[in-house]
Amino acid sequence: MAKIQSGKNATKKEAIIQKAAFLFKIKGYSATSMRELADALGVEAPSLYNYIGSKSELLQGICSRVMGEFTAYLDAVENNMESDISKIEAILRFHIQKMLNNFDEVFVANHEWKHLNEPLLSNFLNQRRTYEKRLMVLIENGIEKNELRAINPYVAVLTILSAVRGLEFWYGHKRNVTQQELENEMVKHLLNGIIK
Amino acid sequence: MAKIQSGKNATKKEAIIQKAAFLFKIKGYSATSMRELADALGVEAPSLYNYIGSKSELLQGICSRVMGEFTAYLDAVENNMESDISKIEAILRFHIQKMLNNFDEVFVANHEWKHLNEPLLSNFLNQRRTYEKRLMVLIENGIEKNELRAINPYVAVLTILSAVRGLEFWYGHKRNVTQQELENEMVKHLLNGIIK
DNA sequence: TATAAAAACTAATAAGTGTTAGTTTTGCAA
DNA sequence: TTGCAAAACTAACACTTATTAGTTTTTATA
Repeated sequence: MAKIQSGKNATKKEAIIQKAAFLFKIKGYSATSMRELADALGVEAPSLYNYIGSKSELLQGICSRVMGEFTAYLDAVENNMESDISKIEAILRFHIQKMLNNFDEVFVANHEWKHLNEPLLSNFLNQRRTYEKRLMVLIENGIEKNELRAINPYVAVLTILSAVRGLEFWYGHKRNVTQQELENEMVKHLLNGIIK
Repeated sequence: MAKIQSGKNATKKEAIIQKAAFLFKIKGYSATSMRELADALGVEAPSLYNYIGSKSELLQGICSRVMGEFTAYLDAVENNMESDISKIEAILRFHIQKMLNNFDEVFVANHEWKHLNEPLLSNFLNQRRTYEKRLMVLIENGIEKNELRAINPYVAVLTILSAVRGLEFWYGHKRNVTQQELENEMVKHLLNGIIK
């Protein structure tokens, strides 16, 4: 009957992943059925299996891609920027932008990772912990160089990452603030809190 | 066979709610079955229905209780404290403490509210929006009285609430920071970012 | 136009879902 | 010890779940 429309997406598999991210965001992974996903794509559920291996593979794809993008950016920043403060600011801005421009996928990676199967679950958590540690090192260096207040690096990383994650609330009821304003305000609030 | 142990909880219904909050936190609402919940209480699933009306009633109970506690505290603070900054600090500390002392329930209210049925879903979201607005008023007043920087009140509220919510990560791998230290550090980071 | 592959379909399976009905067991009060 | 209510049980229902097998339709190429 209907055909899966890939639209601007390169492949049909990609179209399925995008729609899955959208539904997982709204209903959650467990509460989203393959029939619903197929329905949203104008197709019967078994047809999906011509493109994907399983439901959990969809979640895996989303989570590992998001994680990969953040890690890649951190690699780039660590190698190509000078001061620690500017590194932290760049990463903070990247997080905000990712959150607002790839909302569905980032949201799913943030909220639904617990439904990953082992060993991918452990893998995901390990990568996240490693990422946090690398951010902590940046904060520690900033303190050593006397550019930052003598704060607890872990608490600072936690506070910053969590505040960014909270943008999911903003995303819903876009207020009288532009994305650019929001980004600047947030950077100010979070950096003023730690810069000396 | 086994009897539902109410333990330190007043009623058996309360014991069921507590265990439900624990499981909903770990597995999510949709992925938690009544059979699993019963199992965790050492009982068969149908026995639960001697105490509760339905699975969704459990979620409702958790969400509305948490919401009620936060609202009640805000009422008290608004009526009994002087400066806006001290009001904001008190609320911030209350959030942190609630998060750490009633972790399961707060976590569930934060994450699983989307599975509430109408009209309770709308109700919950309305209450949350109202709560946010009341916090924004505190920030606005602080700015007017020249105690706070000229920030966007909505962004500030968003940043603060989200940062607190992020304590769910801390809760897992308790580091070499005491709860009191954490609270103080976080208050410092978030208030220094906005105080003039 | 014939052919082969891609991509959709229908039907079915085995397992799991919340919940109800009806029954048995338990524990306390008379 | 009897009687009664509270609280557990077993069995079952009506649905939904992800997924597979097998078949038909569509599409593009030769």
